[in-house]
Amino acid sequence: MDVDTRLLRSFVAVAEEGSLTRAAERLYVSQPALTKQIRQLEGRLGVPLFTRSRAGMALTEPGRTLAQRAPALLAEWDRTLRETRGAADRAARVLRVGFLASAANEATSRIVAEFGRRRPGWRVEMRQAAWSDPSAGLAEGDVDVALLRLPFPGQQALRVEVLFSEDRWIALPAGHPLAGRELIAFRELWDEPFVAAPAESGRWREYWLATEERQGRPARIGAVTDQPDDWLSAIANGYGIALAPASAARFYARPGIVYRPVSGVGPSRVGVAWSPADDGDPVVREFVRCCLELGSASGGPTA
Amino acid sequence: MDVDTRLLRSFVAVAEEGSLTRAAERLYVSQPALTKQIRQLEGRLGVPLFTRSRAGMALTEPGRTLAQRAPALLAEWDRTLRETRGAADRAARVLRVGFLASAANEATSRIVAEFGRRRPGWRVEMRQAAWSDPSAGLAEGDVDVALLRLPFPGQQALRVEVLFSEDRWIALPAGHPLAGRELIAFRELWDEPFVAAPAESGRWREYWLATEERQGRPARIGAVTDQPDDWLSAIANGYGIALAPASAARFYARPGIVYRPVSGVGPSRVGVAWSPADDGDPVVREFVRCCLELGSASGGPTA
DNA sequence: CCACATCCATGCCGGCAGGTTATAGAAGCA
DNA sequence: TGCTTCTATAACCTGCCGGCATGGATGTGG
Repeated sequence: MDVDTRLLRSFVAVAEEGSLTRAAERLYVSQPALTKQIRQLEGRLGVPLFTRSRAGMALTEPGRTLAQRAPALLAEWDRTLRETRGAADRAARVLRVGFLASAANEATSRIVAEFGRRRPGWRVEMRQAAWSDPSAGLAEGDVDVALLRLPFPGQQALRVEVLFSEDRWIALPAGHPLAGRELIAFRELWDEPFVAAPAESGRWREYWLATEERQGRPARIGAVTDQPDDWLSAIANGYGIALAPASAARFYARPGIVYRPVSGVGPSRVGVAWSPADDGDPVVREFVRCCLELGSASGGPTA
Repeated sequence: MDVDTRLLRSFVAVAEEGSLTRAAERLYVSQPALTKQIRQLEGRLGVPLFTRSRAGMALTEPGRTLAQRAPALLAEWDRTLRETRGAADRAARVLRVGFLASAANEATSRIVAEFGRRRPGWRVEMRQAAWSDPSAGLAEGDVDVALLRLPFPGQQALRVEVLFSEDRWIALPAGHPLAGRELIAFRELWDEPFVAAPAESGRWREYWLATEERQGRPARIGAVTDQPDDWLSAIANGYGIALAPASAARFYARPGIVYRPVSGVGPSRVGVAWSPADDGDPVVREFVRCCLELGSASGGPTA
């Protein structure tokens, strides 16, 4: 008996939501389509999985059995998929490098160039990650190496080398009262609304809200964004302000936004990370070596 | 990324056969259909899985990765499917009973009737199994209890109670030289071609070929059959002869076939079996109790 | 008591995926 | 050269699947 994993995912969604309608919008399909999918699954298995009622969809006994095992099956499939794709990239001599925003700043291109020199025949595939995953795809196995900002959740399970540090500045809308000041004390910003990363990014989000430097006062969230472009728009539109690496002033300059130095918050560290499983991979090691040689102490614009 | 398990099964078949053409006939689809399936799988994953050549299909490196994990995934899915269906039957108060050929002979109907009396609301679903699975679906989890012939492969992993024993006779085509004899010594039959069960049935097949009673002389196989009907036809058509329980003379009487007592082979034992996992299941225990009370020492027609 | 909101189910239609047969193309082999 | 044995392609057809609009059941509030 065969099933599309899609049906299983739909089933899990309906089981979790307890409602076709809600599950349908979560899955971005119409409710009738989901109705059909679930009925088809039940038909294929020859088993009633839900009892329908005005209140929604409740799992039957066999439904619970399936709901218990399906998530593990799907996770196992996703894992297999990642490994297969990883094997394909390795076979094609492609090194997948995840990065966030400006990666290792000006050093990035030098690192990639040097790697290309040392490993002819290999190609670097740079993949920009959204802020909802501060490990830049490394935790999920989507990339082999990542250039990212420390600290980030899941860091302990990975190998990390620090490349350089840079001060954190504040990004303000041009019309902001403090936009003209040369240096701003962070405590003056405690009550400002901030543009934050999505909640999934956990510790990383907290770091960029500088929760530790607020002495317990909660941060106000004015907007949530997942990528630099939305972030810039949110700030320019006045939804909030945000801490940013000093280099953002170079990489993300934009009319309507000014960057100013801030006192009272620690610096941001940029690191290179990889999976312990790849400790023995000579290509990964080579890339890391390039990072350490060309990225260390060279985060600034001048060298 | 979603996939139909069907595609995975096709992939595994092609990987194992090393050829689209051969895999296609094994899967009972046309070769172009398989071609499309594999190409679709490759397209979906974005990964080349095979290298094509005149000699056939050879796995690529990522193909090997997938081929390594896919079988376990499919097995896990099949397992989930069985458990879900099992839960459905239990919820619907259906006891699934597997059996082979004549099950426990005349006792069968008494057992089922008594169980129905003791467990009103429950229904017994009798499932006849093919000889390729002498555990009658129990090993695969397709049934809750099984009435079968001992010994069978996988027996050690299950709970088994013996119900009764009966002599083994020989089934001969009516025109056979020995068809008129009252009693036949098994050694006279050593060189006859036998109608055997499929090879998958292992030890069970050997038992019905009476390998142990042949003193090392190999059995000649005249035909292989998977179910009583084919078996009867094969014997009637003269492809071979076969040992059978004495009760077959009652249950499988047919023009053109005669059953005769044989000396020099041990009897056949009929047993009831269930999974150790169901040791605590009161319904299964009840059914087994019915078997023991109504099946023991009552295999014959008169008692 | 009626109108409304909230679920899930159904009917209809359009698009496409997947199967079959027939055939082409490449490559070893006698 | 002709035959065999692979896989790929073409043409066709069926049936599934998704979306929209709507229906039916059921609880809720004015």
